[in-house]
Order: sequence, then C-alpha cells, then structure tokens
Amino acid sequence: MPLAANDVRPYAALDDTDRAILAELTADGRLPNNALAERVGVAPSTCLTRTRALRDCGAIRGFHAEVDPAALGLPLQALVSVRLTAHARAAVDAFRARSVRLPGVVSVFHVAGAEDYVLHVRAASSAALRDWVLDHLAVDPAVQHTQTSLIFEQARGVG
Amino acid sequence: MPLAANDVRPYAALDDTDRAILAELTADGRLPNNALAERVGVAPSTCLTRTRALRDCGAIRGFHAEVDPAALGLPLQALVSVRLTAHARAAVDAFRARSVRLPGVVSVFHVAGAEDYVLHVRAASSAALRDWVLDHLAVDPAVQHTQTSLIFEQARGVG
DNA sequence: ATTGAAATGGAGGGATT
DNA sequence: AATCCCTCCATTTCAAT
Repeated sequence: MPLAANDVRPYAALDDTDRAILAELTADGRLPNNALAERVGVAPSTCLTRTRALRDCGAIRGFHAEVDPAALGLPLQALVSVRLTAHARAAVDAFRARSVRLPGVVSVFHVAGAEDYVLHVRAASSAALRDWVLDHLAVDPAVQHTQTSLIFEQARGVG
Repeated sequence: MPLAANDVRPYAALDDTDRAILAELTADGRLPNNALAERVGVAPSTCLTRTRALRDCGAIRGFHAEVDPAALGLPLQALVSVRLTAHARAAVDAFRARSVRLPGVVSVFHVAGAEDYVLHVRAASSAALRDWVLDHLAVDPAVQHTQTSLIFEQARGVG
C-alpha cells in the first residue's frame, strides 16, 4: 500500500512550543488551556490550535487518570517476562493482541533479547497472580516460559 | 514508626460508583464531569464531590497526557534491569530517588528477584541509549550490573 | 450524602491587525 | 500568530432535602 500523507513527516514540524505543550500536559493532563498558554508563552487561541493539532497528528495519544492500584483492589503488581515457542510474525502479533486484552494487564512490552514480552500486570493477591499466570500464560501453547517478578514499588520518572 | 491514619482504611469506603469513576477516568482522563456523571449514573455535583474525594484520598494520583515517544525525538525505548551492590534500605531508597530524576526515565520499578530495579527509559538513538546507561548507571558505585532490553513495541492493556 | 439551581469561568469560533 | 470580541457550556458553589 502507498504511504499515507500523515505518515511521511508527522513530527518534523514540532518546534519548542509544541514540545513545551507536550511536557506540560504529560505532567498535568488537565491543565486548562489558559494556564497552559501562559506557561508555554503563547496566546490561548494559538495554544488551543497547537494542542488540537498535536492530538490530531497522533503526538498526543490520549489522556488518562493515574489510579493507585490498591484503590482497585489490585494491590499487587508484577512484571512477567514471557518467552514464546515460535517467533514468526503471526505468532508474535497474535500474542500481543491476546495479551493486551487479558484482565489486569497495564502494559505489554515487546522486547529484544532473551525474553520476547514483558507484561506489567496487577493482581488482587499472590494467589490471584499465580492463578492468572497459570490460567492465561502457562496454558498458552505459544508460551514457552514465563518468569514473574513482583513489583515492590513503582515511581514515575520525569521524562 | 506508628501507622499513619491515612494508611489504615484509605479505600475501604470505595463503592461501585467510585470504581466506575476510576474506570472511566482511566480510559479518558479528560472526560467532562457532566458526561462522567451521566455514565456512572449520578448528578454532576455528586460526581464532582466523588472525584475530588478520590483525588484527595490518593486513589487518583494525577492526570497525564499519553505522548508518542517519537514526537519527543526519543523514538527508542528500553527496559533496563539494574542489580545493586548493596541492598540496605538507605542504598535502595537512594537509588530510586536518583533514578526517577534521570532524563528519559518513564517509570522505575523496584522488583523482587535477581534484579533490584527495572527502568523504563526513552532515548534518541541506540548510541544515546548506550551513553545514557554508561553515564548514569555504569558509573554509579551503587550499581553492580545492568541489562538493557530494547522495546520493539509497547501497547496499553485494559487495566 | 445527594441534589437541582444559580453564578463563575473557560472553551471554542470568528474577524481583525 | 496574536488580540479582541462573542456565545455556549462545563465547572463550581450553595441552599435544601
């Protein structure tokens, strides 16, 4: 298929103002347009146009609340490394599509190296986590091996 | 030290409405309050009170824009596993405090198992990633060993 | 604790410089 | 792009239940 126009140079035109907007909205996704405009040093209407353009071109994928996992009754978090049995594209893509729909999955990382995937998951208890791995991964014929690392604590970085 | 009052029963009082609010705001952090109220089946003013309470009690930690890493000129992502030389509380806490302030760090996971930390980082290029690891981790006397896994793709789960 | 009504303030659009 | 309109609607407060 031919290249879509949006795919050619989506981010080439980003200037310092755009990057400042992205940084501010990453830190506070509910920052009002007026306050955002003042922080990045442009007029509110300009800021609104910029922000809309950033959403439309895909630079801003969405806005999400950061929720304390414990509030959802899922106080445990873990990183589960997954090695697949086969590494054909179809098998790899299919596993990703399946894993993102599993309950409790926060993020799915397809990685290079000894492991193929790292799943960031939440669970209600250590028993629930064990059952989750057994029921969703161990029974999957595409999965050769898993290793679960409990997360003691997670912190957000600056970048 | 004694238990702080906030730690005793912070989330015991969460009911179905609260959980519905958390789910909706996780999916769309900019959902207007009146639309949110309609979805969860309460009056807008009630919904606002609930949402404010959820922020105040820490169930909602914040709101953030999800930005395409490529838009920031950091198209590469990696998971960097870190093993520390010492595991005394002071050393572990100090490393976490330092690592969250490093440029390009998205998340810091303190994990159980063979590794102590997993850092989710962004970089401009493979050379920049290599330099980042060398400059910030390899020179750190608290760091015994690191292993970097490039992220081919990341997908968000359903929760 | 929840609600509906009333005031405050921001979002969004358009025309002009 | 910025500024000054303008209208509309969401947010927020408050009295009442």
